[in-house]
Amino acid sequence: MKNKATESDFFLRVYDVVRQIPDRRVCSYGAIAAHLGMPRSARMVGWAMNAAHSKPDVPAHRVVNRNGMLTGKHHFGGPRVMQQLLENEGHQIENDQILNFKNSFWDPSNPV
DNA sequence: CGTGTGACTAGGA
DNA sequence: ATCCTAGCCACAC
Repeated sequence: MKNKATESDFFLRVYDVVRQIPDRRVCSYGAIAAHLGMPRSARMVGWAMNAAHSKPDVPAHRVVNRNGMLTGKHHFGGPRVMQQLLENEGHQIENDQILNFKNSFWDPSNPV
């Protein structure tokens, strides 16, 4: 019998990875995509995040582009929500960009 | 079933 | 250093 997944497995995997992001840490789309075996499908990660919008367990606000810029802040129901959430976790943001992003970056394939 | 688009990334000028 | 182009996969129409 075939189970009809309400959502693609790819999306579910993305959610799973994002949920593994520890507190006070952030991740990039490319890192997640690479962890899923699709380093070139970073776009799809963002697209999955769009669906993750419905998943309170998925801290999409911890996922930013490789520049540490809050590219998807506009999709949180408010351009201020994402920044607010990140600052609430101890991140410093300026000009829509995470300060010391490199230091707060967390690699799913290399969770030191 | 074909086309278009997207919360990206890497490489070239 | 900045700016532009191409590639990529999945989903919606």
